[in-house]
Amino acid sequence: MSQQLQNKEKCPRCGKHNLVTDGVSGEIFCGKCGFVIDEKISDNGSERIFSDSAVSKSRTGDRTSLTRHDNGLSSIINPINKDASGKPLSSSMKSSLSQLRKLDSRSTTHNSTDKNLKQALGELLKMKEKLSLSDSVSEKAAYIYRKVLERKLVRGRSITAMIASSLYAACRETETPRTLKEVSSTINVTKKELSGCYRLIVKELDLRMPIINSVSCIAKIGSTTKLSEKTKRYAMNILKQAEKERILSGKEPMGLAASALYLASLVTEEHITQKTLAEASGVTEVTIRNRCKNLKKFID
DNA sequence: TAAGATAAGAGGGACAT
DNA sequence: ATGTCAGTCTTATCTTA
Repeated sequence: MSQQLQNKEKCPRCGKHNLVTDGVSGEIFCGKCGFVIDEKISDNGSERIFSDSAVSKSRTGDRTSLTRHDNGLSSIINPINKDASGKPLSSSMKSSLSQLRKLDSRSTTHNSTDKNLKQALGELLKMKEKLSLSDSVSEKAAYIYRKVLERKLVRGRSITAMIASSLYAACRETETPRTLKEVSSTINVTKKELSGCYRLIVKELDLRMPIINSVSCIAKIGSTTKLSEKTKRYAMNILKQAEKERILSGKEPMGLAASALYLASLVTEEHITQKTLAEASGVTEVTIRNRCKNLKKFID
């Protein structure tokens, strides 16, 4: 894996045509004097930002990401015992290099916090896929989890539950409609554990969560049940009116949205059962009925 | 068969002790 | 820290149209 690619350009320090790219770390350096020209080349093409400036070429590495345990910025000490020109190292050099590697790995991945982070972020990516969430949500989740680690809140709790709660918190913060139930069942963490950790995170990090918008819930349920635009719009009107009367607080947004859709479907004569809506929204039929009682007076 | 009613039980927030 | 209380939601079962 450590093949070293010849590079045609000149070294800016010694002027020799001896530049090499390290296959492992991606660094470009001079094979004669060891001067490092550029680090972390992701591809050799130029990254054109302005269409009219053909002259300016920029080379960048991967963008940094909070979902990488080292933010994607670590450097690697090449594990192959060859020098820059490909010759084997002397034995004294070999032993001091191996000491350096040991120190390096201790300082980077082997302390417990970092190990924890690495594992958690691995799980985060899997969860993100399962719940089909966007990058921005998982970035936010990673940010929250780093804070959680800083505050040492994971002590005595499962990493999976904590990272799942961070993800749920990120959903709430970005107003991405995912219920506690959905998250807990797809990830195999009990609802109790998940909500406990979630509350802890919100409290300790002093997060201000936006009240989850029942209108976005309407959009979600409406699309899974394939209801007409007309019905959805009607349901939104019902909720808007109910909001003015302040009877919405403390009620589950999903339940409210489902009930509003049910009432709206009665008006538009688009027949949908409570059962279907209950399944799509993740609340029970009984809850829908109870919410209906409150919302009924808002049908004109 | 869908919808409504009722009861028992769980879990969490507010508040007092 | 622990207990109580009102309010919410769920599950289960029965009735009604």
